[in-house]
Amino acid sequence: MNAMIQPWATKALYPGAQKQPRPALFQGLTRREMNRIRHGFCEDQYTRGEPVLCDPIEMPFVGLVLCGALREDVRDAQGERRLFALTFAGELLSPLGPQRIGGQLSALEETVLLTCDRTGFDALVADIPHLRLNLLHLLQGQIAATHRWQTLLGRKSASERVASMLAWFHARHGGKDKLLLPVNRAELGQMSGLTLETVSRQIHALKKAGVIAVPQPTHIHVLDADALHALTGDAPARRAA
Amino acid sequence: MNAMIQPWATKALYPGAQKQPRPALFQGLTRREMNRIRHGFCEDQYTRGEPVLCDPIEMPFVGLVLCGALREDVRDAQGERRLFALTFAGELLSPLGPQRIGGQLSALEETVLLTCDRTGFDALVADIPHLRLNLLHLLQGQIAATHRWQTLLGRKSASERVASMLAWFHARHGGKDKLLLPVNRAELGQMSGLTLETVSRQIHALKKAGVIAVPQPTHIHVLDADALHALTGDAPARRAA
DNA sequence: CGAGTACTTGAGGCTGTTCAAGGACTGTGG
DNA sequence: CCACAGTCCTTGAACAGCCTCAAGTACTCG
Repeated sequence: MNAMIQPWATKALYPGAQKQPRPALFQGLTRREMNRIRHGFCEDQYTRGEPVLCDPIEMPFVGLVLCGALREDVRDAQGERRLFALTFAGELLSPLGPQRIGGQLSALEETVLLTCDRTGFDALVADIPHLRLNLLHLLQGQIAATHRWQTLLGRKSASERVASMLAWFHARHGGKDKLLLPVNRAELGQMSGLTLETVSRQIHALKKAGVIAVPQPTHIHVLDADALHALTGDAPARRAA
Repeated sequence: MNAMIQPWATKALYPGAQKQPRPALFQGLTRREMNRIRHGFCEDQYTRGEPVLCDPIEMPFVGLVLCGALREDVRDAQGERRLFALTFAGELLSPLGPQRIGGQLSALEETVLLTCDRTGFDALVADIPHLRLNLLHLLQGQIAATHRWQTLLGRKSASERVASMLAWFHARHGGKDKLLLPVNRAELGQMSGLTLETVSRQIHALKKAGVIAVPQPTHIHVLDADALHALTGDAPARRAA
């Protein structure tokens, strides 16, 4: 990994990384505060497949994927490595992270990671109280995401699982119609608790239903986002009485 | 809920609550520090079935079950409430908690809950640095537990799920042979993604295998903890090469 | 004793897995 | 350019595991 001190200079280095909106962690901050942050965070660049080394002792307190994507593998009871989760641009690494449970982070593509240890973050928060609020909101989102996965694994059918995964990827990529799956069928199955054959069959079913188009196995076009969401098995967020 | 200022006075009030070891959150603290903590935390008592009210705005930053047990229910896509998790004595409430995702905490029995908001906890940590370390360790344990549930729901068979739940309850109760299930078969099924019939059949299978005895449906005697653990499908924690 | 709740047990069917074969795409070397 | 190997994906058939539905049992409470 290449530690790069020149802050945010990477934008120029990654023509593929189109202008991203400011990460949610930094929403609502003044230009002056952003400048303060540039010096408090550490920006690292990873190439495709490169592992993200995390010192388990001084794990980054907050890690933010600026662009690219990370995969998180865990080792199961048989000692096999399997895909556990994905982290896309703009998203936070799980704080206290997966490392402790035998997890392993690696880059799926050219990826820029912004990290900050706890003491550094504490110092920043002292100057920029809003930062803590942003972090709390993101942590809530992570907990909600964990809960969604738990529901998926515990109670959803195969078709709902595959529809959910695609819908989530779709939403996390800003709702763009064209979706490039960063993992193969076997890994989709590992995340969703299905076999690769079942994943394949369910994707085929979605294609036949006209909800998606699949020009190439890893290229998904979402043709009907509403229908896709309807097939996830998640009710349209109802207000409790 | 009855806010009680008199610190730790509850011990006398709950003859049933046999002398608990000091909670992990307070491990290694001096008597003086414990005294400091008594004034920083708020101790509340709940009766069986009583909901734990959490102001979503100022949610307790850390909540610790001193004695008793809590259940956490969530509302699924169909709007049905179902049991999601249990919190036993000595354990932490999930920080940032379940409230945000429509969860609802309530007491399973006579329960004493120790809470502290973020600002109060920050103040305590300033005096007692060790407290933060303890909290971090507990949070790690929570993340590990989440991962175990995810593995259970995603990849385990019915028999492994039931064995795992019993083994976890057993371990969380200090390995005592006699285990009193605080929930019925249907709720065990809700947690593990099984039907109540399947839970019943698997418990029966464990009984017939001589691993447990079931004098009453909610009374489980663990006769062979090693065999029970072997049936969870979790490998005997191997050291990675 | 009757009602209610929780648990058990059985039969049958559906869903997803397993196993096996074949197809599509990519890169390599002649 | 083609042949070839390798990887990933698709598709089919048979099976197994868990669910659904339906009785029937055990315990508690009035």
